Amino acid sequence: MPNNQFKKGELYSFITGKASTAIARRLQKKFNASGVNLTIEQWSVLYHLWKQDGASQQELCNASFRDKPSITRLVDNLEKLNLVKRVSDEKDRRINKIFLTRHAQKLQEESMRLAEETLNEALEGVPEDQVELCKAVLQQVYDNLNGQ
Amino acid sequence: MPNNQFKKGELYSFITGKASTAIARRLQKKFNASGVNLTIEQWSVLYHLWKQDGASQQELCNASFRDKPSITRLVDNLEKLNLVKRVSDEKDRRINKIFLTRHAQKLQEESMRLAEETLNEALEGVPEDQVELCKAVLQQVYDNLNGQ
DNA sequence: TTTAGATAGTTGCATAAACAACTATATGCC
DNA sequence: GGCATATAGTTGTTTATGCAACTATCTAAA
Repeated sequence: MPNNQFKKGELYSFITGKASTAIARRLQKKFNASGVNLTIEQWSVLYHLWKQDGASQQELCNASFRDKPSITRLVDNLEKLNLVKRVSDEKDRRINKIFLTRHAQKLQEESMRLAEETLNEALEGVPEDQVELCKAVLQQVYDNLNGQ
Repeated sequence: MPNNQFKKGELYSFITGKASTAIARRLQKKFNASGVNLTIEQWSVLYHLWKQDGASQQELCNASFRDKPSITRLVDNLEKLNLVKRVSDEKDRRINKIFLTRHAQKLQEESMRLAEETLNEALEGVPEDQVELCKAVLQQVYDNLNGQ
């Protein structure tokens, strides 16, 4: 018998992630208000490219927990917005490497500032050790469901 | 200066909710494998109707943290699947009350069992007090962003 | 009682996710 | 070399979200 038998009335928000969707909506509003013309999903792809410019689409899949079709279309849209460019790998022509344009580089500072601001608002009044514990629990949840 | 200044490398999974999406995906797979022919979103609407049959669309909006168009279309789809029925309120004809069909009532037990099973798998190895603390933090996050 | 404003719900449009089926290229084995 | 298989990416279809603009109905105030 599992130890963590859930009280029924609390299933819902755990499954639907109301906290993370609230964070995402708040950040989206900040983007809109600041003229950062990005969806959160587009931003999350750029986020990985800012860490590793030239990543392949497959690497973006792994980093962003999305499947290939999702990344194909996000890269499509980012390309339309002139934020990234597909460059076919010379050694393995199956691979597209995705490179940031100058325009995308300019968005990094402002959008990251807004993201940190959002998180600070979200976590206001929550002691740091509780934040850490919460992150650890969520990581464990992820590992439990994907590790095997 | 806020106390919770986030380490930059950790912004991502908090905003994109990788834990809750992992839970939702696992539950969806269980639904598919068990012949429960529902999307997680449809299930989340039924979930509230099982608690309060005859709720209005507006009440479903509030309970499920969705906007009106989302609920309109989810109810459209649930109606197509013969799982709910719109009934116009007699006293206030702006209001649609949503009622479960017998078919939907039959889905409750099995789908809730699968949802609890999923959460138990997700939380395996996480002590109960840490689960409680994590839920409290996520609730606080939600309140911080929506309360005011 | 008429009219302004609020509330409930719908529709159109753009973006995104999940899944299956597909193409193109590379690798490994005979 | 040639074929089976694996890997990288694309396309089609269905479902869902967010926003703005819309219709219908109700309420309150002049």
